[in-house]
Amino acid sequence: MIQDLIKAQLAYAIQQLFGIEIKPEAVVIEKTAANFEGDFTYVVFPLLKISKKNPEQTAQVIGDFLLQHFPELETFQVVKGFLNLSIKSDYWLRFLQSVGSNQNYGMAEPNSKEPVLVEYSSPNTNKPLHLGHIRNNLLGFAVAEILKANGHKVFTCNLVNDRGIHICKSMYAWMQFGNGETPESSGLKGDHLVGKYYVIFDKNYKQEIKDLIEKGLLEEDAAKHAPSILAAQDLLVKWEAGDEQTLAVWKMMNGWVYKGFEHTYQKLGVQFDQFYYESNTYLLGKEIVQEGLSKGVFFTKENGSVWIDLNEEGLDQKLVLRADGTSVYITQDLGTAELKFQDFNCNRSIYVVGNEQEYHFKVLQQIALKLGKTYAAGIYHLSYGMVELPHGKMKSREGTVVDADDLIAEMEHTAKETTQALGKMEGESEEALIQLYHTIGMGALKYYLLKVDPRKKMLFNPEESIDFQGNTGPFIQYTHARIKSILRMVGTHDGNFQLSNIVLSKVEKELMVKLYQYPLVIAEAGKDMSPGVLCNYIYELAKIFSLFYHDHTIMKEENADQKGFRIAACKLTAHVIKSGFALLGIQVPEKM
RNA sequence: GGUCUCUUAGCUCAGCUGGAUAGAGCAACGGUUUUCUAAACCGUAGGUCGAAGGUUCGAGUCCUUCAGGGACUACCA
Repeated sequence: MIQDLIKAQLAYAIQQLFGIEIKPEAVVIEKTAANFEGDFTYVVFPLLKISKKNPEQTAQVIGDFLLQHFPELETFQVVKGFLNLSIKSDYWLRFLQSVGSNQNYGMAEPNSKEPVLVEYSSPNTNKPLHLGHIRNNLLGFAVAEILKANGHKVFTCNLVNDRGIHICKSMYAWMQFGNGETPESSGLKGDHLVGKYYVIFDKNYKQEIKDLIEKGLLEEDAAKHAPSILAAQDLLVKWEAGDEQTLAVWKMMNGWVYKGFEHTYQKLGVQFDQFYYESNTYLLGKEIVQEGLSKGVFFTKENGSVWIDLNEEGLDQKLVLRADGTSVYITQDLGTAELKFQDFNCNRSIYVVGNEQEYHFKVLQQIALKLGKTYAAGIYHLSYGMVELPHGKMKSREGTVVDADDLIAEMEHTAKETTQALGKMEGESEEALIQLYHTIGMGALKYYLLKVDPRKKMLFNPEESIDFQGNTGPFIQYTHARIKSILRMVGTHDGNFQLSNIVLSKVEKELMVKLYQYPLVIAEAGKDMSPGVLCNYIYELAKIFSLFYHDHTIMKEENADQKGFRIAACKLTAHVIKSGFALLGIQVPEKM
């Protein structure tokens, strides 16, 4: 890396000139701001006390010294306390040649780092997926891919929340009002059908509460005694008792949902190494509770409920087992954590879960630490912000959601309309076109959701459609398609060139520097677990390329070496776009 | 009440461990194509970075206080 060379040279210069030992790693350099001449900048202000000179003089002396000892340095400029260094064009050209046709450019050695388990998606089985789930799925998938690119062995899993009162609500409503309706008879996708009864339940339940309040009950009591909630609770008891009829309905309705989810997952392009079902894991946590009691980490209250005191850690007392001996959410998660560790033997486990669960995961980690679990320190909650609508949070029960399937269909439709309006794809097969609309529509959606910092909440306005122009997935896909178009015309030209015959323009040099940064960006995205970092980078790359494309001819360039260089630059740009987008789960078309 | 978090252009967002004149896109206005894909490129306009203090040679970035949004603080999952 050139950065390391520069740091070493700077450290050497400072030691020689001012007699102060500095470790090269401790030297801070940064990219030169766009409006100044140069590639890298060293800020000399911190050095003034030891240099005993003013900022300009200090920078000047260091620059002069570097020019004599650092062969890669072309020139330097001093602006106030900033030393701007320009690297020789040859360096960038040799870089381009050295990458050549390396298909793994930017990727770390596979499986060279510790294994990581990424849990994401984690849906409830009582309703279809919505925009919030899409963000979760895309984030989980992208983070897993980025970690792979950083050399980790990565496993992915999906913990399906398939039991509990919410499913019983859908089940009860279906049993009451469904008349045996099935996905086949209704033509509805399975998860949507079940979701429909979840909404029906809620409507009915609210009406019952209203009626009871009119009869003189307090709201709180009405909510507890409404017939439908009692019936749903009764179903849950039956389910836990293993009642055959209840289990049969449960299995049937969950089956519908899974089939629906499978379709949506396939559209989203996500997949998992392992599925876990809470109906299988919810009992496991109870063993951990016993373990915690025997180790004295947990304590029992008079009514028999089991708790942990986390006041010292700045948290409250937390329930881990109910008085009736049934498990709660945290109990299950403790069990699942143990099971995941047994299955994958991973000490690092990432949970892609919304930020509303931050407290929960703090508690989970603290309990695991107190129990002395080896995997405790590696529990990491990748907490992402909610997707909000202009009027606030999405609520499935109230029907104020942006449905995943609807949105995907809408994106594909917009892609189709836009493509047809531009009329560049005439003569393509119907099959290829459908694939293209999917690629572009999903490219727009995925990029839109992934470009913002995962930790921040984001706003989605259904009234405004997701753009296809500017800082968007389709713009980047389009850039790729344009490059491919050139490369098709270039034919077999291999992009070879001699260094000596080439003069790099400003844009060309910028393009080289940008391409050079790809491995660093992958490392940074991995460290921060932020696909947004990668999105920004690829956008900037596409933007620089577009300018380069606009300003320079490739086919008609007469200087053979210059032409060869440009072809090589095109090839590498196309490769980085494709490779980077693949990490985000976004495909790029050859033509569009 | 307590804990956490957010606030940057009309809108949606970048801004790396503090560094130079705070950047994109969309929307608005204007320009660029007989020449490699105009889903592009260029330009104009738009900001006292929520407010006030502080630390520093230097603060959108760090600290304190305040204001406003949001989340969590269930024997729901």
